[in-house]
Amino acid sequence: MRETLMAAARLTVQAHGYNALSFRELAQEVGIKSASVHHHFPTKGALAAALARRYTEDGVAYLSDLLARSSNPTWCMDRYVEIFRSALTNDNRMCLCGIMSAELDDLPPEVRSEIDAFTATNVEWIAKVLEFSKSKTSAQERLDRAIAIFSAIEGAQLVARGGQDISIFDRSVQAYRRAGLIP
Amino acid sequence: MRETLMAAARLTVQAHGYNALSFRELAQEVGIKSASVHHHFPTKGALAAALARRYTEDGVAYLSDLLARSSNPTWCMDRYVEIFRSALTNDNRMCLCGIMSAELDDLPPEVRSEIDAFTATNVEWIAKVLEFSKSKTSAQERLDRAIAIFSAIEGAQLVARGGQDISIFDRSVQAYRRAGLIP
DNA sequence: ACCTGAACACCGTTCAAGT
DNA sequence: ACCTGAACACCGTTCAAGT
Repeated sequence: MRETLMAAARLTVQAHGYNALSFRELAQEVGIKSASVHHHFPTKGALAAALARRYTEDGVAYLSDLLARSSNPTWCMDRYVEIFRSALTNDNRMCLCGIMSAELDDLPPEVRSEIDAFTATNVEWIAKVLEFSKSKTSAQERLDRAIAIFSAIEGAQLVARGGQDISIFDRSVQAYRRAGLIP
Repeated sequence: MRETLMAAARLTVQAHGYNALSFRELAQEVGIKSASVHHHFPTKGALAAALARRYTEDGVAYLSDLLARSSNPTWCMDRYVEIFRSALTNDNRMCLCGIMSAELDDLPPEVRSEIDAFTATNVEWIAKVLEFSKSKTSAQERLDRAIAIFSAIEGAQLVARGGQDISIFDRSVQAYRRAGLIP
């Protein structure tokens, strides 16, 4: 039941955000009453924090696997970009942590710290990919560029979603590449 | 009263988003009852659409003035970036249309079209700035790069807000510049 | 024209009560 | 352990009623 609730809630948050997540609707989806949801997750914040933690764990597992398979930065970044693109093709959804970043002021502290953890793991992974490139760069330069790449991809997803036009995402990423921001 | 309501509502939406905007709180802020707000704006969607339209109009006026004053692309983009940065320094707020893009599925159609209009005017302005640069590029190339710049800046704002750390914004923009994405 | 109280169906949360 | 109905203070919206 806990897993069923998380699966349904994740889809809702990626599509509508934290504020639009309703315990009543969620309960109806999985066939229990809203008061019963609180038995599995004491508050809405606890549920959202659990979602974000799982989201990060799943992401880290997938990304680690990519690193183990290849040390080609372009190939790695292609796979990375594809993760964000597939959220859009899946009913115009967004990165769970991206959409919740926009709602930051409505999030309990435990959710905010999960967002920070998600960002940190993504940036670290991108920085590792940048290490594959030949050019000599300092660790700080790689981290700065990694956070810029992460921000740029999140932004392309946000704007493409706002316009309900995936070509905005594709053209943005292509321009990032052409400028040399993304390997 | 209409202007008072819009001013208060804009600050709330830039800080908390569309879903968190409450007619009851808004009414209390300006000293009337929530039912009375509906006299000025029939629905929450109508209020949000009016906010977005005004936001775009104000933005266009400011950006046109910049173009009239200088044809230096770096100077123009510095001023442009500063607009997004100042939202963050103003109580960690976001671009009105950026935050609402994340809530897209909860927005009535009239708000969505205002978001599209905002994005279009911003992209057109950036494309004009790119024309100032010496390099020979086609109109399509400039538009693609303009949308990438817009997406990248929105993304830097989103991620910096999520981490409540303006240095994320600054480091991202600096990396965009270093890569040659932004003039 | 502008405002209001009351009602409607929603929301997250709490709690005593059931199995 | 897991679920429930009922209550609480919220929400946007509607409407008849006031000035």
